[in-house]
Amino acid sequence: MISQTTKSSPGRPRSTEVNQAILQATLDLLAEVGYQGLSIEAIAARAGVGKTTIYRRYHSKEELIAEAIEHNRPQLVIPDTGSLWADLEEVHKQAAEIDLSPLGRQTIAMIISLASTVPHFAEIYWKKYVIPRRKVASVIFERAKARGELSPEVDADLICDLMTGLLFKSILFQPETEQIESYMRRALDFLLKGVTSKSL
Amino acid sequence: MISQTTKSSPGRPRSTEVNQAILQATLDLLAEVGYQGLSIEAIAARAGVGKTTIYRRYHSKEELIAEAIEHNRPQLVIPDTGSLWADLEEVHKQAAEIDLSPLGRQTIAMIISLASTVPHFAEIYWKKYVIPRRKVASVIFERAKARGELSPEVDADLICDLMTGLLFKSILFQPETEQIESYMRRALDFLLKGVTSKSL
DNA sequence: TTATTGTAATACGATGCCGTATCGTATTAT
DNA sequence: ATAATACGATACGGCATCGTATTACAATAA
Repeated sequence: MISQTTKSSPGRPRSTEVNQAILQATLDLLAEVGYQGLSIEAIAARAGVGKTTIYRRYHSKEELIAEAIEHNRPQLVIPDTGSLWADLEEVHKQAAEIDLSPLGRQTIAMIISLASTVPHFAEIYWKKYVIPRRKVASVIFERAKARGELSPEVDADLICDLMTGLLFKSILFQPETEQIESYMRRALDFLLKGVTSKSL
Repeated sequence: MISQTTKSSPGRPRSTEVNQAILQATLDLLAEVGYQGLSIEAIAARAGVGKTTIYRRYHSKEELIAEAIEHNRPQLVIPDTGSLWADLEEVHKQAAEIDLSPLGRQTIAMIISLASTVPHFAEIYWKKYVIPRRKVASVIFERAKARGELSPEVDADLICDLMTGLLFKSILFQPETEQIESYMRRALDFLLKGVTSKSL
């Protein structure tokens, strides 16, 4: 077994493989059965690990889940196509893929459901999802402003939130005929009509 | 006991009070413990009713919850203040109250969590929440257009969706209600800046 | 080597919920 | 009155999970 301990400590060090297996199993099961349906036993079975091994590392289900989410990093790649619209389209696609995946859905549902009772989850999600996302939007908008595509006083966060919110709502609840893609484009067109220097 | 049966049927008719109690208890508990944590026993206890009475009416938890949500009607009162801005502020306040309440949050979380496996819930939510909301927005915007406050080609559904989408996203990512309120206000201000004939 | 800790496997009692059945009572139509 | 149905209460066996404890073996640091 390949295990490393950077610093000394008496007995046998904890296995990195087991750590990974536990966290991965937690995420997998979270995606499948949701927060409430998550059981330590199932995680242990999925990870090929004894329950004891989990209980030794984490003192509560919340602690374990928090660590698993913290450990899982859905990276957003900042696009740089040279066009505001293309950049936004690309980043929205990425964000949608993350949020609408089984894991993304369950995570989000968990956050909403527990945010009032376990605020720590909301903090984690804020740190792991929202901040990077806004950062990306900010970069994209700054570039567009530098290119003169966008008025300098545009609130990037606001527009970003409006668009992602619409995207979210559309994909989740849209029983309508109009294609989401064109709807999004129409929305963005409307949003930027007053603040872009030239038509899209 | 006061119970009424409009038409004949041999034995003792089902109690309307019991119906109400069951559905109300279901909604209350849904708000408190969420979908997964919901147990028939707890509902029965809360409603002051035997488990059998519930099993006699509903064959599954899903059926019961669907009925409870269907039965619960968060009514939006269409304001008519004579001012577009005041109307929107009022209706936004109502919508936020519904969505940000414990029941609203749990309902939304439930929808997200189950949308892929129990799409019926998404339909109910669409019918009970989204459609009426769009209707209200439509009426308000039509009035504003008639008053000349608003450009006639403004898409009421789009703005409504943008706002509800933002509200939705805010609930997801930002659990503090107060910040959501003011943020929503700012968004509304931005959205209407370009399309209103006079400053707000 | 030797002591220490980690691990997997298993067992345990406790708890909570499930869905069903039964019972005695209450309510209604005929 | 009688039949039919609803009601609350209670009990049941079954199941899943909890969190802990015990065991026997593996890995590792001193």
